[in-house]
Amino acid sequence: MDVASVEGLEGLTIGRLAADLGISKSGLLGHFGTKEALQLATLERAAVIFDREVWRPAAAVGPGLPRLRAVCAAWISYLERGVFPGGCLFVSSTFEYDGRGGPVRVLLRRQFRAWQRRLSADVRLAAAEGDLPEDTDAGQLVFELLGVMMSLNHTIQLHGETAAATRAVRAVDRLLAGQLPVGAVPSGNPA
Amino acid sequence: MDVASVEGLEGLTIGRLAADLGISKSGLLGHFGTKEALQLATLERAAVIFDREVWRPAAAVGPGLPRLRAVCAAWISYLERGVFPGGCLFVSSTFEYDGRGGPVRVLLRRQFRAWQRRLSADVRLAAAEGDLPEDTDAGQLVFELLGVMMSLNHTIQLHGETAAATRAVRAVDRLLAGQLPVGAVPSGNPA
DNA sequence: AAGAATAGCGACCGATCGGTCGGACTCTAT
DNA sequence: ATAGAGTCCGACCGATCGGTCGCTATTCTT
Repeated sequence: MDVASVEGLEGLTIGRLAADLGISKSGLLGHFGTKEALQLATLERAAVIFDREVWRPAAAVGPGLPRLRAVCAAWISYLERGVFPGGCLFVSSTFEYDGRGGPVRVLLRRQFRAWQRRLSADVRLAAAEGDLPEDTDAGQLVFELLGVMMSLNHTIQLHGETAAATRAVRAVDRLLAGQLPVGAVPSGNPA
Repeated sequence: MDVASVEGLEGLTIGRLAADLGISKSGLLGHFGTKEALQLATLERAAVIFDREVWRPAAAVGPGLPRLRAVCAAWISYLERGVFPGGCLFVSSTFEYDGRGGPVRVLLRRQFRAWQRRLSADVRLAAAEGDLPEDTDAGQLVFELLGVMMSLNHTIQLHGETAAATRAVRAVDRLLAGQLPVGAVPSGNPA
């Protein structure tokens, strides 16, 4: 996962990975069979890490807006801390494979969809509870949240500006609170 | 550029490109010298295309907020029309090379910086003219605009949802108008 | 203790990678 | 007429790619 996040899923070559692990190529291939299977396994495992780093810290918080805030905070922290040295593996991978076919792209689609569904559910719940305007477009909000995280990932990885995390925090705060009726005070940390 | 936008700057192999062009490998390398020079030339040329597609259509509009709106509209259209078949070449390339060193990454950084400066200048102008709140953080706004475009690029390329362009339009409208004093009516197309 | 998986090895495969080299051809400036 | 620059070619280079094969050593099961 570390190699793939830096060099890309395609740059994760069998020979190099085997050398890094101190085993032979055939010894490595014996476990996965093909490179494609290795790539899929890498993504599956990365999903577990992502879940542990982003979802689980927020799972304890009550569903709806509070959990949404917690998830976004954990998400930003996950990017800020550089859990994967080359940035979020899913972000890297989606831009690497979005133009190709095959099982890797299919898996990426499923994973992104699942994540978006999770977020959408909390958005809808927050709207139903009155923490967000009741006409909130969940898809729209998730679309914009994802954009904030991609921009943050880009800023950290290309420009090395870890401090941009505060930008992401501000953007999230506005997205999750700015649609409240005017005069309402966001419950999160005000910018 | 077309090949690189789909396969990545690294997947733009000399042999394949030569075959696509109907010339020999050495004939192609005679023009560029090395693969890295070919990659740099690809990015330089893509910047010309991007400028033509996104900046020039808006250049005629007066500077400040109007031009900002025009640029964003052209930007969204550029992604929606699929000027590069694999999505924005700069978005693909930045996530491919952000974790590596070398001249390609350096060039990408320069190009992104230049683009952000251009946008920031219009944001500051808009703020000075009162079209945006005078305490507008230009860097913050550009950060969020970039995120919207990345999310749009992702949605179109991975999920094939060209209709997500309306999401981007809504997000941009809110970013460029939502910070106005309450009650003010955005001058753009209201959602 | 016998047998079956499992894990790992080194050697090897054809293909492709980026890149070099010497030569042939064309065009232009002198 | 000729020299030089530019363009392109086919042949070739070592390295690396993903992957296969036959073999051995270990471990687990019965």
